Amino acid sequence: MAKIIVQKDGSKKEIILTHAAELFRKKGFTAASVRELAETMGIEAPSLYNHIGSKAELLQEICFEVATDYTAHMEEVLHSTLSPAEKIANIIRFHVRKLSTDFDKVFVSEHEWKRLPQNYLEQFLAQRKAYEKNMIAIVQDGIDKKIFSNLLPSIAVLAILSAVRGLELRQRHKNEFTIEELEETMIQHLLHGIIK
Amino acid sequence: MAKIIVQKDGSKKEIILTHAAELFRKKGFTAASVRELAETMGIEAPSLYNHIGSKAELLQEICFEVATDYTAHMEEVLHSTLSPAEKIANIIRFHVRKLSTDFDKVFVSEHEWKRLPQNYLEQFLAQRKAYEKNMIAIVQDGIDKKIFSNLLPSIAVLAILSAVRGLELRQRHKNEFTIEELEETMIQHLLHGIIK
DNA sequence: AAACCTCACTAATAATCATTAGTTTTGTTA
DNA sequence: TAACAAAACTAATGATTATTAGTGAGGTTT
Repeated sequence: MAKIIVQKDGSKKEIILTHAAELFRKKGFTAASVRELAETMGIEAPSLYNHIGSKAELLQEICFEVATDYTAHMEEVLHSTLSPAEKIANIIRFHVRKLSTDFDKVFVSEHEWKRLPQNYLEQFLAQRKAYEKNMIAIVQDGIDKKIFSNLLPSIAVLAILSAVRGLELRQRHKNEFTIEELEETMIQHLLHGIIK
Repeated sequence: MAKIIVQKDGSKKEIILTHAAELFRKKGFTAASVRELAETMGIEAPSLYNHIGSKAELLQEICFEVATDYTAHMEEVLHSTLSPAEKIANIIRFHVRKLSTDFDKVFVSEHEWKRLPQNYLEQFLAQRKAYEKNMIAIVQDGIDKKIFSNLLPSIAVLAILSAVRGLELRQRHKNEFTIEELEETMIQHLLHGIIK
């Protein structure tokens, strides 16, 4: 009778979430089965229900943990005295760093939020929309201050967010460059472009 | 006894693929059922098998149709005499335009390729890798010719591709700006950056 | 009119799914 | 050591899945 091994740095639930995030990333939420998830921890599927409410609950917790982190960082940025350019750079850096430290969770939050149950889905989307609105305001501020080019702010934000959200950190990339290089190149590219 | 209505401009298979792409986009490949797909065309699930080989086959056809289009366009660009900057602009424009004209298929190809069966998945990834390699060569050429900044080419390509691939064309965006504005702003942003 | 093909149907199969109920084992505390 | 709580187990349920087999209707060709 195997038991879930609890590390000293994480609760049982946290361990389950970590395994769930990895499995959901690899197979997708719908295709990933509870049995399979239990197997990764050496227990039977029904045993998992001593620790979780449902499969959907795991997805909720992953998505909202990530969303909350981003929202909290946005608050920090908004209350800072940084210039618009430094704010955007800060946001880009946070996204890249978060993706590299919590790859599975960020990936799942990014790709599987559509599978959230109705009410949670609405809440998630509202949070995302608020985030984008804040970013658009930063860009607009930069344009007003003549620091930024006169791009359409909503599209500029769309470009930045889709660039950092869609980043694929595949294995072959990990040996190709460091996280710092990735961060700085992304910032450089999105702020100053590729043309000299 | 309902029948699939064939438009003059598309074969029966093409109609099924169109419906499949829409359903796969909305529900995800795994969560979308054959029964549901058949329902969108007013027939029973088993009747579909008079026209298709399997559910997986539909995904293959969608993914490879899109991939082939991108590859074909890349060939065109490579054999052109355009400058590196024009080549990149051309590629960005093609991605944005393709996404807007074949939204469902592009989206599915982008989000559900992981659900391809093993051998097709390998082929798909190989095609993608070749595509990226070609793009990296264009960027490297631009750097060599002192047209582009000295960014890490693989990351620059990663940034551009994740920006254009991850574009979310939500309903609210469609009324916010035109495709032309999206195209030109994306090109402007990725080529020249957001800072003046 | 006879033969034929296309394409729909119903019925059935075998697998897999998330989840619940009820029971037993394990480790800790009194 | 006796009691208790946590967490594992087995067994079962009912729903849903993709797919196959076999059948019959409708339209077209010979």
